[in-house]
Amino acid sequence: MTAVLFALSKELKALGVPRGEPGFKIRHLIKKHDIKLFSSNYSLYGNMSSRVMDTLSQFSPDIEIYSIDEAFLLLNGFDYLNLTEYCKIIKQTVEQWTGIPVSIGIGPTKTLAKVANRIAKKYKKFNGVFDITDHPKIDKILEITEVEDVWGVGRQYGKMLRRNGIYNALQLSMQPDGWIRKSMTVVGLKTAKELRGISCIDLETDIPAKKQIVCSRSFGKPVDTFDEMFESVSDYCTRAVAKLRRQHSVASMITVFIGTNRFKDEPQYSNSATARLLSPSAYTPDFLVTAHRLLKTIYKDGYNYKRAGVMIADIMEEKSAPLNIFNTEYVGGNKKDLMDCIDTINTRWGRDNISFASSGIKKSWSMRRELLSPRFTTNWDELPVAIA
DNA sequence: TCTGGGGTCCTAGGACCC
DNA sequence: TCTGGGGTCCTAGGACCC
Repeated sequence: MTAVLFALSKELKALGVPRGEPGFKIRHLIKKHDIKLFSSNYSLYGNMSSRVMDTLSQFSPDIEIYSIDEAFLLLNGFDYLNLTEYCKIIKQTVEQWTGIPVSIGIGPTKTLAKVANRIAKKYKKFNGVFDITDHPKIDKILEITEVEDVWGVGRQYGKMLRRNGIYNALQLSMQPDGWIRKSMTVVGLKTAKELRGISCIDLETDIPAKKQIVCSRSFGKPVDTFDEMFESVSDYCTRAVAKLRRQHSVASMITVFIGTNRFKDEPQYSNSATARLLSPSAYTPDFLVTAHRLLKTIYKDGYNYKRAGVMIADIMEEKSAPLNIFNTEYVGGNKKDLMDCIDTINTRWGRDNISFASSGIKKSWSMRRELLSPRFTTNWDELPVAIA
């Protein structure tokens, strides 16, 4: 079992299991409490997520889909309603239409809404909805919110703040601006102001194009041959460029990185190399050729590699890509037509229906997903069956 | 002995998020 | 045996320009 736990049920959290814990470390708990582990199932989660988000969109014209399981809704102009009651209807509707339970926090800023959401989730008596706006006990609520539970305060800042005697959200909100700015940059200052009820982090309603695209994986088994490494890097590169095309962008920088298993007591090596393309492109072979060249410069024999990845950067919109004198343009030629054709086929008939030979066929190095749950909503063969 | 000032761009590193 | 993957933003410092 190679699993790392990164989504935990509240029962598992109650047992004190931290996020990011490797599965093998809690083997005793798994046995004792009959815990079920599942490999990540992106097609199921992605599909259920968009069902939830579609439902939420019915309740406000302004919605920011923040992550696969979180969204911000702007309720300005809804003041004539009792917001708590309104959000109870939202919660109920999501549950009824998708089967997914949600909790909702209401606040004058995103950061306070996140605080409110923690309260909604934590205390049963609120039935999953809590409004912190103009709450008479707002100071008390901030006081019982540990400082590292504030959105924007992670482990490092958490440690630093505690060293300085700041243990909770209330204390953080009361620090002088100058000090916060100096020790946590303007990002931290925004967080503190948001805790005071001053909105500094805007709602982002349209999905911004990615500025960098990474595709990297840990191998299912150690890789110690150039050929296998070559295949895996080709595979990640192909996926990254496909993502690039999906957002109608082109890019001109590529980085390849490889590394050994840092947890193992054996010779360690990691390295990366970056190159620039002649002109911005989204043509997979342009990137593959460069990736192969880069890999040759960093690959060293004699190591057990655990990880490899490809990063694409210097991304711009396809339509604003400049022309150049080498006549290597992606847009307006056969290159784009060919890619469009491949993408269409792979969308229609499944990923990797057409792939590049350099990615290999067997993919012996790829990650195993032994505990995969069925793709209930996205695959005909795995639909749930009702038995009468 | 004296050695400008202001601006931009790029990169690496460090923080954060889920 | 076994330790994830994919993003963002900010800052400091160096290179370079006039």
